[in-house]
Amino acid sequence: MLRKSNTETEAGLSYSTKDESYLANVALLYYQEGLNQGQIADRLGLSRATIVNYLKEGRDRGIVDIRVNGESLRSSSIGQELRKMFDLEDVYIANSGPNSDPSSALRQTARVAALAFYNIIEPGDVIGVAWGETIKSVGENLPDRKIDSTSVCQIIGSMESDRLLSAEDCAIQIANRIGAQCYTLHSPAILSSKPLAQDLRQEETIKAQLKRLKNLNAIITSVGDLSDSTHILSSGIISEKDLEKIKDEGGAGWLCSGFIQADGSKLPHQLQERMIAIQLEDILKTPKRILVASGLKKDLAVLAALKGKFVTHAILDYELAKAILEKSR
Amino acid sequence: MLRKSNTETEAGLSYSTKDESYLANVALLYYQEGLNQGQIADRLGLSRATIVNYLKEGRDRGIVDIRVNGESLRSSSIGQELRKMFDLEDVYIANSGPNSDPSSALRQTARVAALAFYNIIEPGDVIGVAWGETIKSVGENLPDRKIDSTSVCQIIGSMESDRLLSAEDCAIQIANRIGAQCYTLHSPAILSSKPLAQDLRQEETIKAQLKRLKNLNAIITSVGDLSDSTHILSSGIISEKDLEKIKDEGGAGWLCSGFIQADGSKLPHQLQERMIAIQLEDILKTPKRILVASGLKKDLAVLAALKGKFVTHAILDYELAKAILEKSR
DNA sequence: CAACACTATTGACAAAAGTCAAATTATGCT
DNA sequence: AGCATAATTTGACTTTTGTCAATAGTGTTG
Repeated sequence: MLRKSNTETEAGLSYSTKDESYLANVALLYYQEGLNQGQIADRLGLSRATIVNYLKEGRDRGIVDIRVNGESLRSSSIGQELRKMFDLEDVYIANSGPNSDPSSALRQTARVAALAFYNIIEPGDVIGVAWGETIKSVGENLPDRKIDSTSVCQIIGSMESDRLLSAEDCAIQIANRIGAQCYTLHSPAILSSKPLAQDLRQEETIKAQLKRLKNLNAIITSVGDLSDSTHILSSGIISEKDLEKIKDEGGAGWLCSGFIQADGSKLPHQLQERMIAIQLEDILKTPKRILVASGLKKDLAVLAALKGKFVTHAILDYELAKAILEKSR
Repeated sequence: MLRKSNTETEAGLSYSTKDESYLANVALLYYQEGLNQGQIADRLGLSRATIVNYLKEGRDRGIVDIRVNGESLRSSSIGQELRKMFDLEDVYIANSGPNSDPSSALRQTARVAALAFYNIIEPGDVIGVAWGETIKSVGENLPDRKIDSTSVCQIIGSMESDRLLSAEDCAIQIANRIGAQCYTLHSPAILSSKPLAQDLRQEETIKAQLKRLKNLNAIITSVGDLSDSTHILSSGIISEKDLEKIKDEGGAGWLCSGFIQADGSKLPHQLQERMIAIQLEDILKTPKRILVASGLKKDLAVLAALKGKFVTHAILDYELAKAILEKSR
């Protein structure tokens, strides 16, 4: 129909692809006027199947944008309880249902976190970004929406990991999505010896970055549990033997660059001196501290992080949130 | 009601209630994760019908927001042609199909205009708003999205009309939707005598408003045709006899407060001196001049307005745009 | 101008979504 | 507690939407 009239007008004017405007009009009739595909097909003199295709193309090309309001994710009753209990600014609960597998629960949590992120981060923020499966997934689920004059800093050195393409990737992707300046840490997370770590910290690029980490506005991180499938083990930050020892000493979780005990206090460990990462103390100095976690295994670790005041904004999955609430009563 | 969640902050909280967060999570699973209703129902242990209800409630309560990108409405080939031909900034083409009745074509045009409006208007703009069926419909289709520190001025005095609740309503509604300060014109559009009109123009409130109309940033208006169903006739601005005379004298259309000829030049008329409205000259001084029109009957009137440079941004329906394009070759 | 490589469109069928009255469950009131 | 009332959920059914292989249209090339 439209196609025909284009050739009718014969004024050279080639179709600039399938007229976006036409797709948008079909989308309006469908999504706003509330006509069904059959009615639209009749009006435009096309088959219904064509309308299906147009609508799909409209969605694919971003002409139609379906978004879920992040604000509404805050008002969960269980979240409110946690918020009061730990004096948090906000808690967002992701709910993918009890019958969903862990990986899709993680994805749902990341999606919720992505929306929450836009509520929490403001123009001008300097955002510290950790790495791990969870944070990676948050990055993947961030919409492409710019936030003015933000920057993103990688807060832990990189490590190879079987679950992650590359550690820097987390920071880079988040920066790309929100249009932020991106500062990565050009160093392994952990070095083989203390002197080497000390030398490296004096390197100009590293030094500058570590300095930046003392003045962040926001941090987004997950938390590591101490099970044998934890990523600090698989990425080689720590050995199995060390992990056992940490557990014996009362370790409850791993947060960015250090172990914490069940009450939230720092568990000193000599690993510290070989690491290139933000200090736990500096996390506490950062005003907005976003924790994203999914999966029941992380209950103790998250609880420890909450008790230690390492968190101001939490994004948790429903099962995890419920478990934490029960444990802390 | 679902406000139940507030009351039970202490109980065992066996399952999450139907709070906003829950609805949002279901919406995420559906619209972003791409699960179908059955899959979501299985996961959550509910019936599919319940998921249908949740999704509907999510949409109704604005947790899910489906919007069509206004930008894409510009790229219509026929619109591009018009744009070049009349040296316009932008042309948006509404397309409700050749088989749709005039009133739904008007609605579709208004919807497109509403989206275009948000592309055109910027924070701080002072917007002149005419009145009529078309503009009324634009107002109704504007989403509730604020534009900072804008104001809206009614540019033609009010008249009773069978098709319109009230003339001021156009300006008021648009102002409400975009959160603008609203200045209405407390006067009839046309008075019975010249001296009365002159006196009224000296009234403080009227005078102030007329002065404002000399420094608008934008105007949104439609254009009146000279058929016997034209609104200037039905609202009593002009008599049938006068209309005949205007047509004999070469009138092609009615624009806000004056008649224009087919070549776009002003057609002087003694009506002018009895009217309380913006001057045609002041329209030309306004940088953004948005014209919205739908229906083949308006072809000559719109063409005249285009030729007279009364328009920088046009929103037209497809049939009308095509007719104009053909007439002007 | 026939053969080719496209893309756009369609009809027929399968899958998913919407509806609604009935059943279930919570809530309010004496 | 016991009953009335209102809200929520559901099963069975209808309508709408999605899919996909077949077809029609368009432009290009030897």
